[in-house]
Amino acid sequence: MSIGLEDATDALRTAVLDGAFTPGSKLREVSVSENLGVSRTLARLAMSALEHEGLLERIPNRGSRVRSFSISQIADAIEVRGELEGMAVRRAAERGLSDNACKPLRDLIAQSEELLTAGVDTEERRQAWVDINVAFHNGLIEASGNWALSIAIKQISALPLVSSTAIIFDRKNFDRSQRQLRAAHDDHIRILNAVCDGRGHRAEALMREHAFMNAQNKRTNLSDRATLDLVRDLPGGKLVSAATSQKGGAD
Amino acid sequence: MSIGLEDATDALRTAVLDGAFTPGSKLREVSVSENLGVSRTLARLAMSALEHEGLLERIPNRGSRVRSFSISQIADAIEVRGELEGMAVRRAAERGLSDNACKPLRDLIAQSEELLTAGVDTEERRQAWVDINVAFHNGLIEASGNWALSIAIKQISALPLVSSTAIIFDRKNFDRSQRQLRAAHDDHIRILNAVCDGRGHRAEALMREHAFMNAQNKRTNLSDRATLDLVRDLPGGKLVSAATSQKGGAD
DNA sequence: GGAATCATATTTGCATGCAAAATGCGGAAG
DNA sequence: CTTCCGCATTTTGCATGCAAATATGATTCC
Repeated sequence: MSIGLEDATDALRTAVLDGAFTPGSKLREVSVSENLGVSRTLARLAMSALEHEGLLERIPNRGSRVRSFSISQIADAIEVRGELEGMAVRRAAERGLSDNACKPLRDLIAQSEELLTAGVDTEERRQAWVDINVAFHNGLIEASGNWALSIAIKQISALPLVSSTAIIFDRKNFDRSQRQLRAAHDDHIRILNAVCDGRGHRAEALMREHAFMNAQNKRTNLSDRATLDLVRDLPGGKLVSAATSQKGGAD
Repeated sequence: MSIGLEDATDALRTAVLDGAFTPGSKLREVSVSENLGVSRTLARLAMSALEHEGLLERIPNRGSRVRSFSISQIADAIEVRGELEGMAVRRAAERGLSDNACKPLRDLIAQSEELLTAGVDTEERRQAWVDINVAFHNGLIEASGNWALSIAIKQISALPLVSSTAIIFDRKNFDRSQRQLRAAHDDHIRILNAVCDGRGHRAEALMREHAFMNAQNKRTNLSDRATLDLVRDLPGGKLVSAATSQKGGAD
């Protein structure tokens, strides 16, 4: 059972996003290929893919290295995401969503409501929350009916911490986390209502604010960085052991 | 003098954008490598790059083929570009541009004014117009000071006909073309004034309208498609002769 | 003692080779 | 005459190999 390009790319991306490499460290293709268990060609292709996604930067004749992002760059990117998602809900509201189209989104709201009252305090529930969050945002984006918009959002969301689903759960500040989740949930309710009522401008403004608060929360939670763990879209077991060969390691 | 990955990618991109392949046609890596004069590995890397740019689509185990875009997809993408560039000028105005920062943009306006009064009727002048247009838009984007924004705009503008600089000059409708150029130029003037006056909302609205008209003009000009030629950011001589080996050929 | 230089060792960049999957064609069966 | 199956060819996907470019380290010259 050999792994293909997709798997190699996913594994490398997961490793990079999980901080297996210290930002700025060079990625030698031999060590990458060994840690992934593939040939150098495949490792190079995977690195090339991540380079296009913006996670790695390539230095001519010097290979590629892990790109590091400043807080302000991340904030910039989240603001752009907010603008784009705001456009998406505006367009969705302007198109007019049928009741049939609104139904599944309302169901997602109900599901997260349940989760929230029960308390998002286990790994399963956190994962469920993330999944619902992804589905809700994607549903709204699809509802815009604008193909290029979903592409652009996908691109910008590939950057670390930018995705709306790159939610930070802080175990040491459980109450604060729950408050943030609750606030985000309330945002979702209002956004969906605005969209289904055809109120594009209101939906857009709410979505921008939603993204703004998302950025703010991340900034806050990142300030006591040592005590939290990052949960991302696709955690799971296909973590590569590249970290052992490099110095870094996740915090 | 062997060519590297960058050159190969540029050549292939130019070929694709110039319509050397009929939309939907498969790109066999052997023929690409032969036409580019490089190895299959390099051809594959170039194809991979263009795939990430959205110009090619990859079919699992079937290689990649030229992606075809519908008019509405292009229009969607241009609208997204307008939204992003609108955000850029809004941000630029909100930050407040110094007179020093406004000066080079005003100079570009003056240059295009000159060109316009002289008449954009030669290849050199058309190229000059395109260059000035590029510089103006890029200048505004840079002025926003938002890193992620320029990335997102660059990405979306890589799609065919989406870039603000993918200007269509129609020789058979010279007067119409000139009117369009004049209108775009007037837009630029008003946008820059709004930005330099710190009127973010006005600048944003103007930029969105600018993009909207750009899309509209492209649609109009494309309707009598047989009689026009497309001028792009980087024409010039590094056109690859891949068209001969494939069926298509530019129209 | 410090700096420049040259030789060595890595590392990248690209080309070629080989195996697996897919396509197309031909023939046989219904 | 149509349809289905199997073989040959084509094409992709991946691994390995070789040459150029760059970092490294020792040596010599100032």
